[in-house]
Amino acid sequence: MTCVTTAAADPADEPAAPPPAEGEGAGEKPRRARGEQTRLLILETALRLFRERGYTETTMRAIAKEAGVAVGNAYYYFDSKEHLIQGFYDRNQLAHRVASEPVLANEKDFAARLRGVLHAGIDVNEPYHSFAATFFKSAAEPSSPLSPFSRESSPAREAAIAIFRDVVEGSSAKVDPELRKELPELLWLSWMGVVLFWVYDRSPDQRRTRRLIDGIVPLADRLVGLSRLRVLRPALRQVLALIDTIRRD
Amino acid sequence: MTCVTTAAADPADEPAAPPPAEGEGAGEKPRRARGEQTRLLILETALRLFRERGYTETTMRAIAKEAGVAVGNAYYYFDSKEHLIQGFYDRNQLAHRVASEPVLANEKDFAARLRGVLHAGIDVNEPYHSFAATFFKSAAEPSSPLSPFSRESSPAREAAIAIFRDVVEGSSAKVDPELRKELPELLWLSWMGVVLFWVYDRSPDQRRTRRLIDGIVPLADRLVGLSRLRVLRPALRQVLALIDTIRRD
DNA sequence: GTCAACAGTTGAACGTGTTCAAGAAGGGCT
DNA sequence: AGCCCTTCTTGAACACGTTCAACTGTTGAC
Repeated sequence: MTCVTTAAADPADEPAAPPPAEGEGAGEKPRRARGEQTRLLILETALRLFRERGYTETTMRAIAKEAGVAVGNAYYYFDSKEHLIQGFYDRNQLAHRVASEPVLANEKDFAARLRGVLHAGIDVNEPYHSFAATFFKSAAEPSSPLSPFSRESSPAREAAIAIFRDVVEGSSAKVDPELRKELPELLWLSWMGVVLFWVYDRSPDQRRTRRLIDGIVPLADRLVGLSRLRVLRPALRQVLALIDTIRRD
Repeated sequence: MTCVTTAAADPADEPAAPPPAEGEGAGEKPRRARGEQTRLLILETALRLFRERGYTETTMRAIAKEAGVAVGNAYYYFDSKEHLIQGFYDRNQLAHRVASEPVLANEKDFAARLRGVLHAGIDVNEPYHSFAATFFKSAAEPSSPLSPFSRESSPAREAAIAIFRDVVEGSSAKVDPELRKELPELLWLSWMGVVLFWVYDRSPDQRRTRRLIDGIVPLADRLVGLSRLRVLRPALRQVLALIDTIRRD
């Protein structure tokens, strides 16, 4: 009961649950949703506190208290404190997609598309910069499910690569066909590099990251254009062969 | 007194301290070294336990107990558990230098020099792979003193870059003069990338990392050679300009 | 010799993430 | 109704990294 009332009182701004049309004790709502509701309540509370106080400063006890549940309850739904971040992960991934939509719909030039997507990614993440830097260490641990290369992150990763596939395929750029296949993943990898840079970027408003993007995009554009040059054919082949070698276990 | 007897009773296998020729109260040894001795004892014990049990599995209490001191004493010499890793850092840096010496002394070819240095780096770190993966997360946090980009790591970083400067300057390769200045740092950055890959590498004996090196070296060699090509001049300029932009705050 | 200053050392205590045995709350049977 | 089974919830308890006020031994000045 406590849970229900608290959940109703909580102004969760993104209700992924069915419309909570609750009268009093009217038990018409699907009972199965109870668990999911608590899960969401805990997640929302956690992310809010992370944003407000930072990751390390937010204790599991504080999350539980604020959500009106016992601390053990949070561990019933999330394996660890770090696992709470996966929610943040997924949500921002989606936001990146949405924010990229306009430029992907209206722009045909490869460089412009890429630039738009990269800046959109930073835009979306900007509010979380300080907290992202703290939680980033979790993502860096190879065994962590939060690692961008981990199996658990696979869906989010694929979704991210899909954005860059869109960048390539919707563009008017003429790309070497062999490179074209690999390009989305390479661009995603570059994006990871940009994020890495961004996390470390202490300049006001992360201006250096913006400049990095503005510098890297025409460079990538030029390299992609150059990819069809005859002199560079062997080098390109070498790169593609290396990628292939690395990929197969 | 407790400390002295306990320390003496402890079979520290790596005594970097002067010969402990203690009769009774024979106070001939430099009193100042007392602190340094304890510090070293704690560090050695910690690194040994890290190697034996792994980083997270080794508790500060275990380190203190094994070293025969109180847990608070470890914190007198090291600000945190993470700071103990800095010792590991410095030591392996030196080992990398030493392991690179032969190839740097005998080889003139750029690719061979680079390849030798990279493989030497992996050789040196290989025994610590499992533990490095765990402690890597500490290094990933931007605010951490362990970050390779942090101020505290500056000496180790400079030393590492110096190795790659040696790679470039001692080689017979003809390099674009503008690129030559930046190349050591770029190579170090690539090395960081290789290390990142290595940390994530779960293949037996980290064979994929070895293959990555073998693939990346001829590629870098070719690119460096290409750097003097006229067609690529603007692209190179663009890269150098970008680096310059990024570097100044 | 006395005393003050100081580096070195101690272990109890704090707050943290996490675990776990115990219990509550229904839902589906007879 | 009574009963069992699953899902959910609880909060005390654990081990950990870290802090801190108190203590010890040594040095140097008078």
